[in-house]
Amino acid sequence: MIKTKIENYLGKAVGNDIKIEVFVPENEQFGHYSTSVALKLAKELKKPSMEIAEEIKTALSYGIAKKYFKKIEVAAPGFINFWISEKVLKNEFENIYKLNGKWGKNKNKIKKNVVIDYCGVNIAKPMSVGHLRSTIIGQALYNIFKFKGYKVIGDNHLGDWGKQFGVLIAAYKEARKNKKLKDISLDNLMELYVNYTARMKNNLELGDIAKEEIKKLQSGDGENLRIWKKFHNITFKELKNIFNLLDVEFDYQLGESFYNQMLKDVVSEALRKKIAVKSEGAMVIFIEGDEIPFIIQKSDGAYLYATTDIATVKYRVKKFRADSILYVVGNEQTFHLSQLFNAVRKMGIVKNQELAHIKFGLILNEDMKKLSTRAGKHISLESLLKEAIIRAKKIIEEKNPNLNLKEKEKIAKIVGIGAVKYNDLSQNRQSDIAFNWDKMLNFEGNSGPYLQYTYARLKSILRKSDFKKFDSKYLNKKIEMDLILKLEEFSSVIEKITINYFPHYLADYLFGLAKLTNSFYQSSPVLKAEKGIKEARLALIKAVAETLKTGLNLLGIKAPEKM
RNA sequence: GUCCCCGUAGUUCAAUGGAUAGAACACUAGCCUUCUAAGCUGGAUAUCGAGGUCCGAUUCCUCGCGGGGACACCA
Repeated sequence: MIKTKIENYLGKAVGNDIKIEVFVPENEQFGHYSTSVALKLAKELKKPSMEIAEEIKTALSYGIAKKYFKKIEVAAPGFINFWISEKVLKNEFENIYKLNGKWGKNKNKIKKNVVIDYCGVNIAKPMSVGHLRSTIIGQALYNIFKFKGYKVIGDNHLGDWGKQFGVLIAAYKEARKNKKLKDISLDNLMELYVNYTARMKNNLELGDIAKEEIKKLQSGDGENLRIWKKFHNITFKELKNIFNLLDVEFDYQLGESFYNQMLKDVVSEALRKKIAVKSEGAMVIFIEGDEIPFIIQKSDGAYLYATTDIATVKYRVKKFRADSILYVVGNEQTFHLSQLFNAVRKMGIVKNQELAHIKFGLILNEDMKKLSTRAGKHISLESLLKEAIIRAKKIIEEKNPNLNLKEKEKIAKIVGIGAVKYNDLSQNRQSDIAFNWDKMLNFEGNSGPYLQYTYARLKSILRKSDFKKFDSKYLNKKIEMDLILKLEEFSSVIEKITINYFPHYLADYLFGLAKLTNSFYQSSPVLKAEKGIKEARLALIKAVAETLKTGLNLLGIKAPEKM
């Protein structure tokens, strides 16, 4: 990596243990790479930053470093700007080319177990667009960590044991009594749920029935358990389709019910360690600085999701030997998770392990109000994905009618889903997203299909010519050097994401790469270039194509050969 | 009321404390008998307000305004 190489050179030249950071400036008049290390040293050394910068520049103008750079400039108020020599760039390109899309991937395993908690759908409720974010952000992080050589465990923490099952079972039994049930689907269940909840407001008796049903379920009542399993099956049947469409996979799908047996011990452990106390009849853990305690057992003896969450952490640390647990969960759970993290540390369940809340914004209505599943106003994820595929198909029909039907369908799926995923992954996960069909299904400009289209066109060129060897000495245009520099960035972008957990850096990078590439082959013919140049350009295009494909796949997006 | 997050172009989004704040959409002027026009090349427009720290602030701190979220037995 050029960046680390410069950092090493600088480290030697500076001879100080200050953290050296090299970045790619936005404007190339400031070099291929740049550093502000002299500015940072100025205060410590009590010397003008320009003077320090000049000294560093001089130190780098001897020996091997001299050959590495084409030019080094010092710019006010103390930046040092680097231009890499073309020979180095060409060498670098040949290395990238040889790795054939695997570049940026760590060959060595990193001995760190990363557990990623994502998706977290609820049983007996249709998956909504809100779950989309967790699922695709989580999957992208999963892919990226794996690519970097970490041991990754993906766990879909299903919501399958909550209070809502009391309502669901009550509503189900009621409907069954009225013989309104035939083939029950997830939508039917949702209807029953919404209907029952609405009536509960004016009819307290219904609420009591629901409470009774949940108590029965949790104490192992046979019939309620059977009904609960039925809900499970109905949900999974539909989830399977969505997971297929989204191309997500989990190593584990341990729901809340899985931890049910452990809850009692969690509470007694907390009490034994004198972390939990009784307050207002409930068992709670007080967290310094929080007005409201973390409740782990209700006054009626029932456990809560807080209890389950503690059990889950414990399980992950013990069984998965987690060094790091990443919770890909919405912003609205910030308070709960910070309490959880504090609680498990207090209890000694977690010591040096990392617990991180990979938070993301809500998907809001156009009027910036929360999309609520409870109010029944949900937008089902499946309908969104299907709509995306339909729109993609229409465009394919228009743009590329010669493809056969099977191909069209396959591509429509790849492109439609890609558009939806990219739309999400290209944004900073922390901000709220205004739900907007046209934007989410955008097929132009900074979009998934734009990247896929670029890839397909590159592949189309590559299909038309085969080449065995190339010589990078034929790459001399400025845009070719720019492309090599851009390719070079890939691996540091991936690296960055394993530190800050922001997949949109990758999306942003890929868009930049695709844009530059489109611009390149618009102005520089590949197949019609003269011998020598042609092969070198084909190699360049191939490296870009492989990088695009790898990058898209890391985001969970497929790259079609044709579109 | 307390706490957390957010406020960037008409719209939707970028910007590890860095240099002239980037894109995309929309609008607009061009480019298909050269590799797929889902493309390429141009054009106009923005940091909520007031202070502060810093060589340098969209970013950090304080206050105000506006939006969202969470806040004892829901998940």
